[in-house]
Amino acid sequence: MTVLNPSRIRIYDVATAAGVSIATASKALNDTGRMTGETRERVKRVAAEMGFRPNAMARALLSQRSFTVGLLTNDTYGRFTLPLMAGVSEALVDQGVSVFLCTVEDDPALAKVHVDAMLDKQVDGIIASGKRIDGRLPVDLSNLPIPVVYAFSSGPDDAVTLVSDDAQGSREAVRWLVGLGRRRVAHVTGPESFASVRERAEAYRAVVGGDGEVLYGDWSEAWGREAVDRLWSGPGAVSDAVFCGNDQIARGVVDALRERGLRVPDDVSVVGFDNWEIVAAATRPPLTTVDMNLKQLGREAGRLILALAGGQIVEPGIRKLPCQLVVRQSCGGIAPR
Amino acid sequence: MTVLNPSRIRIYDVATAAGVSIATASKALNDTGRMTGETRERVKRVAAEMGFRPNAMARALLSQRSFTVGLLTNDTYGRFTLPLMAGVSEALVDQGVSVFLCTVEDDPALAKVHVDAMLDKQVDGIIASGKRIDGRLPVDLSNLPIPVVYAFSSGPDDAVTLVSDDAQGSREAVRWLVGLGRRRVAHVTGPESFASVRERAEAYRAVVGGDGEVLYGDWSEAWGREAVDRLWSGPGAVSDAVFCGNDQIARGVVDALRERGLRVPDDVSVVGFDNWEIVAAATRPPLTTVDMNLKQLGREAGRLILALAGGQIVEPGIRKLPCQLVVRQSCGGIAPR
DNA sequence: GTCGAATGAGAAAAGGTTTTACCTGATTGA
DNA sequence: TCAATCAGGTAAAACCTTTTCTCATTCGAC
Repeated sequence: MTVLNPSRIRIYDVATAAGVSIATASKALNDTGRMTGETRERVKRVAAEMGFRPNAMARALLSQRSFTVGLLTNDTYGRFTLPLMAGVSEALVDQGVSVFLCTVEDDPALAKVHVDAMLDKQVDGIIASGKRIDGRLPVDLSNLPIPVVYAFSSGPDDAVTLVSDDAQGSREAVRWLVGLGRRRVAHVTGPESFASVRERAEAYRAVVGGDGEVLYGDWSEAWGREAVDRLWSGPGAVSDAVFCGNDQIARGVVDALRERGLRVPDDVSVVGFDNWEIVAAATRPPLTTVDMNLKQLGREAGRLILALAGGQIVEPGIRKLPCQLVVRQSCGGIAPR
Repeated sequence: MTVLNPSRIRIYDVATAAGVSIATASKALNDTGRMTGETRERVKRVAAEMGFRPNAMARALLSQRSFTVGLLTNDTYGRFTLPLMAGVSEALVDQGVSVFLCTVEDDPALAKVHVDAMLDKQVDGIIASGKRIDGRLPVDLSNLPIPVVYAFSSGPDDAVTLVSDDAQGSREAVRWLVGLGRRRVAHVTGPESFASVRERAEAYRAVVGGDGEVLYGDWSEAWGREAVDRLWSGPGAVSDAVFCGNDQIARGVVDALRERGLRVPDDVSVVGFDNWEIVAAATRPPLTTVDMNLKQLGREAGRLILALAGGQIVEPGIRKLPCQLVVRQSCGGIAPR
């Protein structure tokens, strides 16, 4: 029920209405300085009644803090960035911090424009993100006068970096399959050039032992289907489980298995990676898959950038956040309590 | 190659270095006022050498314009918002305008917090968006002291609103099917409670005439499969084409047809809606589908909010932007030149 | 040689808030 | 009674840029 004010009310108006000076009003509202409890309360009450909201520009000009952070990403599709953004926003909104989102594809010039714009606007920090953990943005953020946190993307070695723990997620998935009694687990994944792919494959091998089989391909359903053809057409014992590098591959695998007359999960268990709702839930049967907890990653990134902006020192280095297995129906088994 | 400055250079530093007053420096840099060409050039050169960038906060405080807009959405998944955002950003970035993105789900309290935060930060305008054209945000934006543009969402009748032209997109799709010689086109779509659904269905009926059949359901692949069962199990002539309300339904339809032994596109043509790359391209065969040109919608929204913020008057009302048929392989036929 | 106009440049105000330094009474301690 | 402390509050500076006056100089015209 705020009055619709033609021009915003300033602290001056509040001070006048409360019968004090501007300085006193400011101190009353910010719980600083010394004054009678009565005075403080009166000013606060008047301010609330008038719907006073301090001008963030003026405040920023003075404090050199804009209560604003930038989120820079080259993930135009938003698959990874949006959950991250949701987390960042959630961590910051009650501190009154807003988020500039800039998607820069892989255009260095555009990236520079956006970064400069953010610097002009005095963002308190920048969160650099992307579409793969070992990806880099097309712009150098290392000598900026403001803190930078890398979340789900790579930066310099001495940067503060947050990534999901691919190895742990991978272990979780494979152990789940093994725990269900699966003995021949194959791993169908993306291009070996991806760090995540190598890390997940390594963790997979560590669990299954020497007889693991890793098939590298691309991130598509088509590759998932093709991999099934390869696995099931060759000589030797066939697999009874497939651990996939992402949900799209997993969907391709599940479809191909069904078309071969193999039942999922009765004959073969399948696990995906990413928990991309739209794919995982639409697969028949819905996919058991590894969630990278991107929202949590975002919250953490928000927390860190705020700490850095507030002058706290944060140990540089890579922080790995755990993944979580989301159990649906493509493996059989029941979600652990 | 900017110098890494401990404290930013202010216009004062430029003025001093150039041997002029602050006022002259400002005027030189902004191409206002009168002075020798020589002076103007010298100031500009010095500013460039020093890497001077005016403090946006100070500028905003004075001009009451922050060169910042807010994009508010309840589309947490980002399916519609991200392309829109890309368009907005593209339209605004070379004007030096940055975008605050806030996703508010359906939480009125959270929405209010975000709107207030944006008002405090003096955004020059707000673009309200969502996940359906007839959806509304959980917050009232009608009496704000700044302009609001509704893009892919509904606002008051006297608002400036941008939506995609569902009827035209629908006509485009159905005519394409008819033009390919299809005679019995069915329409499988989402819940009738959606305005887009009704509008698309109406346009569909207008093209196919009295014998059109519309099946309402939800937006899922499962519903697409079920609809095929219904269409092909009943008595009477079967369809030779299906126009779907979105790409997920279309994918379900295509899968179900294949599983029935019907060939797409040889026996049945299928058209989707949304051009959701991840679904449309992964379908076998890839979907011919209607693209709502959300990026273009975003560009337009950016243009409009800027015009409004600049004081221009913009005719209120609903502006419909055309959709575009994207031809892939689920219909046969070749993309028109 | 003087007046008016045009030209180039600077001083100062404005924008809204926070913070520092200061001021006035009143109270306390000696 | 005097000095010292303290409570309660205020004026003014600072943040950085833009813009409006104002001033001084020069030039052309009479």
